[in-house]
Amino acid sequence: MNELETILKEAVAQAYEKAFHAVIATDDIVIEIPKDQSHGDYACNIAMKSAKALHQNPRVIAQQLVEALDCPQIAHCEIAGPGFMNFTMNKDTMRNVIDVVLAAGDDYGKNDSGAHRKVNVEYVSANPTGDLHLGHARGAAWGDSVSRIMQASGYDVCREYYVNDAGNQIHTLALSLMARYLQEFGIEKELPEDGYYGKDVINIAKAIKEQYGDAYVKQDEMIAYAFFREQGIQLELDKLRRDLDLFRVHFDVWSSELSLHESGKVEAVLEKLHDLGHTYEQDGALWFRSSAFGDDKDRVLRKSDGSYTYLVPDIAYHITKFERGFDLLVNLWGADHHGYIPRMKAALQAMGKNPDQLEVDIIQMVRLVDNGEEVKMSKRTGNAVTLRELCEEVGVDAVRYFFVQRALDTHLDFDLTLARKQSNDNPVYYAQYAHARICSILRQVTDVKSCPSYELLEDAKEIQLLKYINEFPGVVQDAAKLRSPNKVCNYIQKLAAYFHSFYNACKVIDPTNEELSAQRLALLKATKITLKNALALIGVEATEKM
RNA sequence: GUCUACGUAGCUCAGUUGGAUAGAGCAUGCGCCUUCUAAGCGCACGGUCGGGGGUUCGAAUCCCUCCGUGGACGCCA
Repeated sequence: MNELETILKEAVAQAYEKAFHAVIATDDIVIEIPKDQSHGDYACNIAMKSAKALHQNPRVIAQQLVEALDCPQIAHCEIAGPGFMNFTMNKDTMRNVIDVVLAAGDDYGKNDSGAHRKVNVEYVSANPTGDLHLGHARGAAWGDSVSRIMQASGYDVCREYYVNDAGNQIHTLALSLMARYLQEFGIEKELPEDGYYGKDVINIAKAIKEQYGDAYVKQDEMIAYAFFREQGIQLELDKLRRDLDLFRVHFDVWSSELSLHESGKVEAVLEKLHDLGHTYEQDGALWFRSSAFGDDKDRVLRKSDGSYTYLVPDIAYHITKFERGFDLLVNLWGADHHGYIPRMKAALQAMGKNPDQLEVDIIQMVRLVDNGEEVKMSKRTGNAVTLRELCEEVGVDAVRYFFVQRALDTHLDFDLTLARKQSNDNPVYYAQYAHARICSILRQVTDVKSCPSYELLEDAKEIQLLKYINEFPGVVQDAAKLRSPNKVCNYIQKLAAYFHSFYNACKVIDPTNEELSAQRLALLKATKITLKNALALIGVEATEKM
């Protein structure tokens, strides 16, 4: 919501009270920009909404509201269609946005709708057993953008990565790494059946060979295993951090599963669930009565061989998040984990926490498409396309933009053929080009200042651009609330389109009209600031030259 | 089979507390550079919003049902 919409809402609310002697909440009043420009600058549908309650024809209600309306920013108001009120604003009011943007600069778009609520956003959290693939890339781009947007909206955001450094998969990693290491010395050694066949494990084996030579070829197997286990985690994590860094994704907290075991927090969960009477023994295993908390069946906590299922440390982990005092926990999970939500919430509730504080956003699958055909990725052959390769091939900006422009719940096809082209088919170039074009014009002048008046900005394209710049803070707020960075992408595309359209219609620097030039330059700078701030929210560079 | 998402133009997709004639990009066709970046702009073409029923002043949006697609249904993580 921007300033003008707030003003309009309040004006409508006052008119409503005056005309009908009834109070209406400003939150119930919807102000929107009509698709059709001939319907004015803003429209309100409150007359139709309240037709039932007031037992009157919507057009009659609208008429009474218009008569009661008292707002200096409104030039005039028309009643249209079934009962819409179409507002046309004073042009000077609309033009004010230029000075607002120039004064705010990098802060334009920021808002305090988050009210300093403490939010934990956990994303990626890929096991340190391989390279990041397309699904992780989508999660990384999305989670990072959501964090940026929420931060800009006044939330207190903590970005977190949960490292599964304790489960079976780490055992398998150690064995895989050991085998690759021995292979480096020409020793025939099979990887385990479900081993990790990726290039990354081979590279790590090489690095270990580089540093330690053949010291672990004839080493005692137990000692060697411990060594490869520890080194594997460390080197895999180092690589993950480097790749994410390249992708402009950074975390505030890296949580370790192993440390939860070592500190006794995992054990404590089991004890507490037992003490509360939410567990029972059956077939030699210990079960959690999760069906009592909305799950469709009960879950095993401790297997008959005495080891824990993944659920136990996961509960312990989420409890630590509660202990750290977050108001909201946001998790980004792959679609293959969506069935896991009810049992996690059940566990939190059983542990005495409010499960509604946990909100899980599901990332739909990404398919890799090349030459019109799906590329099947095989864990066995390790042929999956990695995040790093993707960034090197098409650039970080394009990859980030690609993953964030679509809603999270759509199945996404990543078209490699298209991405490889590195051409203007990619929407990110369209927005970056707009920014570069603006920079090119601004380079021709020494300084752009706020103007005493913007009355010469009268072209329809200028007004359209102005109006849309004015929308930005509302878009950011909306994107934060719905955790939908794609809304920002849509905004960027439209803002760029309005700019390009304006550019073609109006010559910015007009030597014959200094005053008009100054006003247009100010509009241009406001556009540049808005565009740059919007791109920053999704971690994309605002290019100065192309 | 059960659960859970999704289905909008030839293709990829916007469209959120239900609003006015359903929108972009790509592709196709036609225009626009002696003028600030043509990676651009303008115009045209393109639709049973998966099918059917319901709710109401009004439905792509909400409800039911059917069809199709993905995913999940483990003492794996």
